[in-house]
Amino acid sequence: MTERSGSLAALAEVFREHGFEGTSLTTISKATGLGKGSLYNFFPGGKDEMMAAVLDDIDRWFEEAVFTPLEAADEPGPAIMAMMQAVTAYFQSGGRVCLVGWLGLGSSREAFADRVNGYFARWIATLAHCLQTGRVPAPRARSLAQEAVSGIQGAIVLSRALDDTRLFVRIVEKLESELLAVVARGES
Amino acid sequence: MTERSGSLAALAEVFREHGFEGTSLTTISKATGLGKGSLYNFFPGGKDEMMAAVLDDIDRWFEEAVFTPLEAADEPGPAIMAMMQAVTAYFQSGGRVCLVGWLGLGSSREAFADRVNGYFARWIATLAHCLQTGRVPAPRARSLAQEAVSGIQGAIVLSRALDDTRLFVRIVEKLESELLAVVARGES
DNA sequence: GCTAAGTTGTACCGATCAGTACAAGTAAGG
DNA sequence: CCTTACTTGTACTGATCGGTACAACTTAGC
Repeated sequence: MTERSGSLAALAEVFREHGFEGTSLTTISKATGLGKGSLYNFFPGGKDEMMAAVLDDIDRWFEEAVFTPLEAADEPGPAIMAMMQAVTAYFQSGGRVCLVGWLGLGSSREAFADRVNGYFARWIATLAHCLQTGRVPAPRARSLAQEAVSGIQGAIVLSRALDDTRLFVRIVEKLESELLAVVARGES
Repeated sequence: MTERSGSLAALAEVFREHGFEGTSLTTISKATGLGKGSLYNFFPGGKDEMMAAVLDDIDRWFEEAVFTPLEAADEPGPAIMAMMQAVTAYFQSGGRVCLVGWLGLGSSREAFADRVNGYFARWIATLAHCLQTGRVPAPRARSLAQEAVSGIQGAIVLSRALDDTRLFVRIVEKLESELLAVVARGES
């Protein structure tokens, strides 16, 4: 079980680099250092189960580092700043792809639709909740949260395409300052 | 030649659905109705050349429907509105993926890096140019253009993930109104 | 109607795909 | 030491991969 979870990081990285369809078992084997035997021993369900395990791991990380802090925060400003910092580090300033967002683009989407949907829905919900603690009305908070999450995804796509991590940082800072302005103003 | 260009639409659609790595010649053959013989007759370079032809087609469309109007506009407001309308129709309110943005995520990126980079660079440049005609200073125009293009890409990712085309429309409208507000204000 | 050029289907290539089978290896418990 | 359970590498399967070869076919010019 420890070997399985130990390989999750490498597994995630290789999926992020090649996508689901583009990742072969040979690639996975090389990346994790595990032979096919071990791979199918730990993940009897094959590639699908490997991706599912990776998604579990991602969920766990975001739950702990992003979602829970957003929900638990009693003041929105610092929580928003912490979220943006965590996200920037996680996505390596746009150098690292959002696997969940990517999955949503492809035809493998159907297989993981619930996971993909849940990830973004929870992100938006917790961020909106955080904004509401700053006296932002619920509908507005929800819209702002959607725009922020959408904006982060766009920053990943664009900064990857232009190979410019500074662009990611700048856009995310802009998104942050917009949110901070709203909560600082007390209400909208 | 007419058969080749006639198959480009189907080719583009199947690439959009499965990505580059996820699209097999069998899939392409079915989607276009052409056998392998015809496929390699029209595209001797194989899958790479097919994707290149699709990207050419996309470039052509955007050049005509988006970039040139942005550059030729003497008034930014209507040009921005026209761009957003064209883009919303093209991406089918987020139901359709941006193939170029997708390519930038994957490892097949390297093969098409210049195309991907050029596409977004030109989009940003023409939009920034358009904003400058509305007396927006060059650096600000560039930043706003980057944010708008990034925002559109994010809207595609998020609306696909949540399977909600209204979300795409709403976010794009928001982006539009922000740009319009800037140019209406005369200056920043 | 003959030729030449372009088009198409089909059979095939070696490589690689995801996945299976299983024997050999390892380690822990008693 | 022996068993039992887990782990691992290797060899293999049939299917499919991208790509090639080529013969059959259509079409157009003359």
